[in-house]
Amino acid sequence: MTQSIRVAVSTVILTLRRAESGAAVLALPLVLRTREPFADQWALPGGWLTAAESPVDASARTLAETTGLSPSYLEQLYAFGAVDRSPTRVVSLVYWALLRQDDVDAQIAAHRASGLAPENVRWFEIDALPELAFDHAKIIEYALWRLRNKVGYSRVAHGFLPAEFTLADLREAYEAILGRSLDPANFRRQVEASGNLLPTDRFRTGSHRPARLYRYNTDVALADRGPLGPEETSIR
Amino acid sequence: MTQSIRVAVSTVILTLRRAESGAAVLALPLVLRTREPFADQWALPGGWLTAAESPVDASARTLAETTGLSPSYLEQLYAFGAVDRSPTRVVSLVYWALLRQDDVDAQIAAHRASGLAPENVRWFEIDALPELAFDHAKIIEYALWRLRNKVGYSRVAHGFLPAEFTLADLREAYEAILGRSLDPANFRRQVEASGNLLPTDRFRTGSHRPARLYRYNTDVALADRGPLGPEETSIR
DNA sequence: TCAAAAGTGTTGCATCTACACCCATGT
DNA sequence: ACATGGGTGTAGATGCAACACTTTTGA
Repeated sequence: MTQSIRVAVSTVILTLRRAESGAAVLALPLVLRTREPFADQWALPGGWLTAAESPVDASARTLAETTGLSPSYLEQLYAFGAVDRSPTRVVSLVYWALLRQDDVDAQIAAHRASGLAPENVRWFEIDALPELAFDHAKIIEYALWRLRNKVGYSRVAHGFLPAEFTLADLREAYEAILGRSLDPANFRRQVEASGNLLPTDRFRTGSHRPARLYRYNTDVALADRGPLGPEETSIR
Repeated sequence: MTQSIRVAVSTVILTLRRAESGAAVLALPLVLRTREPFADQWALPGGWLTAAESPVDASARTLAETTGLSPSYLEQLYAFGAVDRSPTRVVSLVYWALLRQDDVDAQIAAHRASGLAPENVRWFEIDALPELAFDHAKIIEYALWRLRNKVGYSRVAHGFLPAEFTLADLREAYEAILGRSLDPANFRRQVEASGNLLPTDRFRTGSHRPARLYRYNTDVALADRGPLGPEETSIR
């Protein structure tokens, strides 16, 4: 039996980047389509689901192909299957992923140095997205909504940061996600009380008073996924 | 291009029923499989996604075929696509739905009177589920987790109740979902402060002091779905 | 010594929780 | 009248937001 329905996997890949203003902003990579439909428009990275591959693996694979990186967080966003969302009938399983700021910076620098940057991949800041193919604009909007929700009750923001970071780094990530500033004093108490962080005995120096570096408490889950096992999620 | 991946839609259909003990318990309908794989085992209602139908419509349709009813709440749960979850490669788009207690009671009574109840459909209480086909036990567990989470920050519990209800009715629904008893006084204040309820000038009489009947405030969304439009959800 | 970020203390307000208490009705 | 659930009041605990304040460094 053939249904003439094809299954695609796409991924909203998010990271933090330092904007020219100096503030941290959310950014994501898009791929320039070379074929119809929507040729020459930007779209989410993705591809067809193959028979031998699970959706979450397919998402991680296209993420690696697009960015050369592996995600620090990867979770299913939604399955989009409206009849009219594509000229042919396509069900898209969409995932969202977080990448560490320093990983992305290193990878982009390596690409620049080698001149081997993928030709049709470009990073866009979240406030300056181009016109998007299919319903991808709506999908990104939904991914941001989920991220902003989830940051309130889980540790997802840590997915943007390197292994060791200051409380100011973490607060900056929260502020970029939520789009508003947070009280440093209250932020410190909340995050310390959560038990998610382990203080190290190292400090970041360089400007003014040194700030203590923290690392994740790996005993605490990055995000509560409920009864869904780790095979449905990827956390590094 | 044929992927040899088929797309199915299944639905976790939940309602409240009065158990023999008199307490309200969650219950759901299951379908006895007649074909391999998993012949003679119970499974979630569902079927193949057809080319002309959106997933949410397919879910509502199989729900109607199984129960003769339309849901008061219907939302996507998750897309399951692990390679080994079925002998052939199947991606299942799973939805979860809420039915009104009184609708279900009426429909079951009608079936009993006419003798036309669907032969291979049976309702099970959540604490007494049979062995289930595929990964459906895990799916139901996840649906219950979502329901219990969502009841904390949205009005979904109202999906179980008729148009007019007492605060004790609503509290009983919450207690059945959460599996613990709630303080009537504090429950009243919380739900009144939420602005979700409109008091009517009618009362339910019959035992002791009459209780005021309330109705939903339809200006308030049943559950915050974020940027996903109503075409991805069905609310009655 | 001064600016600026790190980090601590304190106060007030809103919310939750437990439980005492009053109210209205059928039996 | 009384048992029972409907409905109100209130004191203590907890959590959060605002902001004053101290500490530590680089310049």
